[in-house]
Amino acid sequence: MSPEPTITSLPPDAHCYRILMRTPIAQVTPASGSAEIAGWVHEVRDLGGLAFMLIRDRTGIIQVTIPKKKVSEQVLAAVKAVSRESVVRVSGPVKAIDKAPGGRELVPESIEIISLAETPLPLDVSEKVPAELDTRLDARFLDVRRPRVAAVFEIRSAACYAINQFLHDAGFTAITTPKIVAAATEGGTELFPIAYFDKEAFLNQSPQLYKQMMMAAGCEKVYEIGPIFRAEEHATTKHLNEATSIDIEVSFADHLEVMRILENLIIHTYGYVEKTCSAQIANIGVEDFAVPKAGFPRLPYAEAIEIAKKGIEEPIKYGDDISPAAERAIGAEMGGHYFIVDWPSEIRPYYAMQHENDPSICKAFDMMHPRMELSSGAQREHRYDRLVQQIKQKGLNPGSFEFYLKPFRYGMPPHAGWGLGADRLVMTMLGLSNVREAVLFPRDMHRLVP
RNA sequence: GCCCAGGUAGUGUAGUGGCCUAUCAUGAUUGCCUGUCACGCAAUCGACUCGGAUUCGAAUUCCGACCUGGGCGCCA
Repeated sequence: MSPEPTITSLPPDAHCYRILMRTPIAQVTPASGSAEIAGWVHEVRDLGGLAFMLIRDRTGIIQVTIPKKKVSEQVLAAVKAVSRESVVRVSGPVKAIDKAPGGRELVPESIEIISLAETPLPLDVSEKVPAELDTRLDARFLDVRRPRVAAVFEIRSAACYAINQFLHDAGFTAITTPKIVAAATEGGTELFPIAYFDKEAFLNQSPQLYKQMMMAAGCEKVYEIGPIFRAEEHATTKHLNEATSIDIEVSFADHLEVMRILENLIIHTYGYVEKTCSAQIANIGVEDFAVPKAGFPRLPYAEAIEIAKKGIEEPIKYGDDISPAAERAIGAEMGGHYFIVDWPSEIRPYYAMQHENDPSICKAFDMMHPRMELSSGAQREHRYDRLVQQIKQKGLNPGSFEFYLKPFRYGMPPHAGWGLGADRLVMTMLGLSNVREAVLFPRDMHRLVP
């Protein structure tokens, strides 16, 4: 047994390890005595005989105070040479002082410029001057240095953790399904074609068919959090060509059961974020953060249409899709998260199970935030003959669905599931005006870089 | 794809035919300043998306292209 390696056992030329040896800024207190910190130069204020540098790492900001007559030549040269957003390491004694932000400041014995930032910067990290989203996304690595922006992604991470935790604890198996697929087994959304050796292939629009195959595989409860790709040429604040989808599929469950799971998941996720991310929520400036109350209304589609009729000018009738304006009108009436249930079979996909007593409506649902749709799902038709019949009813050719249909011939349990848009979940949770704010490197019709 | 609004220093903006050698803020450079915290002061630097047209004269009007934002459509 060799001893556990330590930092000091590393070769002396392993400079990179020394960089790790610094105190996170939030942990620097007057009680620290002296500290070695590393981070980005947030601002420099030179008052003549006295200069202040604000140093920022992901944990916070600290003031470094430089009394010019009392510090070394090396420190003076570094203060003069450094630019905003450069990476520096600073070490020296920590002093308690009321005048300094956070009640403490660091007086440097040494300042090392690890990486000098070019000037001028593509955007103002200190937020004195705003920047448009397009400018921010072009320099996303600088944009995310702004604590208010980083907070969004810390919350997104916490939300994903909560979702994984909830589903894992509920007995779900996490799966990963292929994103490169041979063909669409349905019409509908446009797919991105890709070059796959000498074959035609596409980026997958949804893990749906694979989730269902896992029901035939006997896994009973599966989930996946992963990317989906849609080649639609839409340009809106809530659509992306690459999105993150949270998908579940459950055997021996109906649509009502998976709706309960979804509702509980949303409440759990909000609750976890509220509990663990209060600083980030405050930082972003969300004032009305509230965990949704249990018992999301189950609004039948027919009633939703009636509400929409009263709320909007454009004509809308039973059998129409719900337009964005109708979505907003219904959302305003409902005031919180809600489900739309009992959709006309005609406007839902072939795989949705129809009601026994009224085949004109089906066991599909959407879960809505007052601003927009977050999730859609259904109890699936698991009976082979019915499924083939429904494919034909949609005017589609069952022959081209063989890949999808095969598992249904060898013992497919009844099952239901849904897909939930992770990006929209974060967007609506934090009241962001554009879904791109909730995505580090969004992909839309016009943006492929960075 | 359609409709609307836009495109002015690194960033965010003002400027609707001559008063523009283009405003303000921030920034960058240089100098002064010992308690700043959007530090202050002084000087300097830095821009009209591209192409065509109208006009004595275009940042400003018109046409086209490209790009951006918003709305719609599309989004099993």
